[in-house]
Amino acid sequence: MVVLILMNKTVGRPRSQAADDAIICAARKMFYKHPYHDVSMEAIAAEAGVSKATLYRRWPNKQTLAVEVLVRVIRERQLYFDSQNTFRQHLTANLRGLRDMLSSDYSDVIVSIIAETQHDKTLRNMFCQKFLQPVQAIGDADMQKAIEQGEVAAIVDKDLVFDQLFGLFYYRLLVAHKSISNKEIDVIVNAFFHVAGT
Amino acid sequence: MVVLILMNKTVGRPRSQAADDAIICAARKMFYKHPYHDVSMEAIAAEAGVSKATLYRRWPNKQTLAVEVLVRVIRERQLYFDSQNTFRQHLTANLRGLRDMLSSDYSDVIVSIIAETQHDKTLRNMFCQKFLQPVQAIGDADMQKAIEQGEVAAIVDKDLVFDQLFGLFYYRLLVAHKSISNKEIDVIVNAFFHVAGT
Amino acid sequence: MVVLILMNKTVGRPRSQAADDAIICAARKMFYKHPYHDVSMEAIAAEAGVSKATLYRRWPNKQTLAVEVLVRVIRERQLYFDSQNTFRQHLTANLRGLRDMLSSDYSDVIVSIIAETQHDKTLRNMFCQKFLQPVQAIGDADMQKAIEQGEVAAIVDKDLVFDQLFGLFYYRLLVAHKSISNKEIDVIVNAFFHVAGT
Amino acid sequence: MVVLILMNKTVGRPRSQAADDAIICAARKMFYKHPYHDVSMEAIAAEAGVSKATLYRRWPNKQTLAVEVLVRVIRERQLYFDSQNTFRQHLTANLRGLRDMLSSDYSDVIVSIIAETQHDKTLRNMFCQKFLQPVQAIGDADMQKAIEQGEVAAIVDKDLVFDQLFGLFYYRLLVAHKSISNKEIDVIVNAFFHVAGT
DNA sequence: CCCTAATCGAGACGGTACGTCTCGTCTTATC
DNA sequence: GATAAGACGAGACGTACCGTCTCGATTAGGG
Repeated sequence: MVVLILMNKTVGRPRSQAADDAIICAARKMFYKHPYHDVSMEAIAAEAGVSKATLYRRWPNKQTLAVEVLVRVIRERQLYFDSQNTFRQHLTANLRGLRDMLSSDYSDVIVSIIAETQHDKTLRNMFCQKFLQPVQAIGDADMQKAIEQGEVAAIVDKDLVFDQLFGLFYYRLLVAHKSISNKEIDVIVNAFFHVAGT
Repeated sequence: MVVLILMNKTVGRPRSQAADDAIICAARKMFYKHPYHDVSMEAIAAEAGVSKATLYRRWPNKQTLAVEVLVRVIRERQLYFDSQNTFRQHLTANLRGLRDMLSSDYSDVIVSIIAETQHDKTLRNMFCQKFLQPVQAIGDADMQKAIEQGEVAAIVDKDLVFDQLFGLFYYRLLVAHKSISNKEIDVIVNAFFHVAGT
Repeated sequence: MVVLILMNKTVGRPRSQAADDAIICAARKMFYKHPYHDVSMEAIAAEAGVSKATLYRRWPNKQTLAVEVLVRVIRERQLYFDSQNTFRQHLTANLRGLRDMLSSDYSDVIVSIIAETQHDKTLRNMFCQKFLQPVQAIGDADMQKAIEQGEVAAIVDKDLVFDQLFGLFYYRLLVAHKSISNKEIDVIVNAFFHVAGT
Repeated sequence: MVVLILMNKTVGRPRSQAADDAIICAARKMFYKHPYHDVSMEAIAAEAGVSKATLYRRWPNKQTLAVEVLVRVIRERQLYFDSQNTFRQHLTANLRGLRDMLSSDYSDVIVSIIAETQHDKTLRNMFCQKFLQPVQAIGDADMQKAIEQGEVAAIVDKDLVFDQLFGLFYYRLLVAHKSISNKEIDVIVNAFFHVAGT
């Protein structure tokens, strides 16, 4: 006699991967073209050729779906620290990526999500964990490497430095709507190394 | 020869100041208690004891009204540079005020408005002009005074400095949801004077 | 000693006749062009170049004004019994006039007013007195003359006859939306004289 | 070869019959109690315990709903020609029914709808088809039977006769606001048979 | 010839209905 | 059990109109 114990026992019709893809694809397209509020779940479902139930079975609400879209976008744009580059080069590239992201057509989605996080703790955690931390974490690891390689002084308060750097970008691009040129990024990076460099 | 230029010639029944006050008061109360999206124009009108027409005659939509509320709140909290205080004292006080504002119950309103500014140019201009610039302008004037009084070095790129300072606060409080203590403000101010002080 | 008692003592600025005319003219134009509900008092005032207060000082509401307009229109179209014509000729002409009135662009105004009279007693009285009775009265007087002149038999129940005649026209034109040709009017008149003629 | 034509293929959640009933019931109650204009779609929805969307999904506007209500009311009151009764009895009963209908609390709704039909062709067709014609059709069929049974002469112009009969009732009850007694109905029926009887 | 009182225009106001929209849930029949 | 289709409750949106009101500015006629 044989007893089979199957975890995640798949009973009934399995979820369609095609539906997943269609939804994400449609959502990206719509959030890219239209501001957050003008994108309705109804429209996303229609665009994806999928029923609303299918949508809501996967993402409990609009915000969650939007976060998912952001994660996809950022994942593609994320640059990785390559040991062949110096930390200076890498930091520069990363800041350029952040700049592009925050001044892209997704800026509205980003801020709308941030708005929701002011009163929705669940969303806040999701946003931090899936959007903020990955960026920060990579920066963190990179800087750790840089410290070890003697490119950056060990004493630096990494958190404060990062927050000031990121804060500048968020404030400039999302709040004050002032652009940041590549030249300015160089200036900022220089300033950073002036203070924190070895 | 005398030329009289009379603007705002009041013709027709004048708008009721009482209605204005009631609306603003009601809006403040509601935006303070509930997140931006949960506050409806209908509810504000009801709370103010005013008809919807009266509301919409003054503010064409919710966003505009919210900006007005923010302006009022910030105007009250704004501290003025008093020649009896040093710029250091004043900067410290100002940053504390900003911190309190951004971590207050209005934070949701602020970010919701910022979200709208991503695609609404009119609102963006209004928000910048009525909310951002006054703060910046006062800081500007103050720093100019401080430079003249020899408290701060003239070479400083004021814009960048402010954006980095404000950016840190916006990012920390609205995005990363990390608090800022008075002690940390002192550290930041010290850092500022370390770089910019005479 | 003489005591003068003046009713309607005109103290203060007299009402402008021009305003009266402009309002009536504008109201006619608008009620002619657009269905009753799509005509707003606001629009009439604007069209007349007159303030709403001036409008409402003369007519307490839209219905009353509409009745006034109808009265004007009917007064112009009303034909009078001329002793040179036979009653047959006159009746024919009158019915043609009623037909033209009820199938004119004012039909909507007429029925809208009738609708209001279902629950507004004041308006009902006004409508009967100013619109229905004049028509009926003239027909009455005419028929009396015709009876005296031996054209119509005395025994006829005038009320019922008129109601059946008018009723046919109201029903056909306003309710069933079937037209009435001149030929048909002749048939009806013939039928009338077949029954009531001497 | 078999061709299947399936109309009204029910896909998606079917409409709730309960909602239909609740709406019609609520509408009847409200149109019965209050004049047409004082009845709001909002109130009907509330009274029916149904959302506005559900209301508007079924009837695109107030007029359409009102027609529906009238149809229901008239359908209940409609009497059918029973071969055991003579056409005289049946005509008398039918006219009494029409009298009761037109002098009921629904008179305002009826005239309000008639008013709308002056400029709304869609509504006009609906009103004619659903309200006017059924009455006329039954009367028609009845009279045809009566002619075949030799109770009424074949030569009669049915249309004109009906319009004059109905017209009298509509005019008396809705326009002139004069009542019609049972005795008067008898007189009218007698007159009809005096002219049209065999 | 000024005073007075009703008029005029412009338009604010309270009240309220309209019809549309979106969200997130629920209910069917079908796959 | 997943899916498509779409109904459902809840309720906000911004517009429109009604009839009233409040201003400041005009007009006549009476003193």
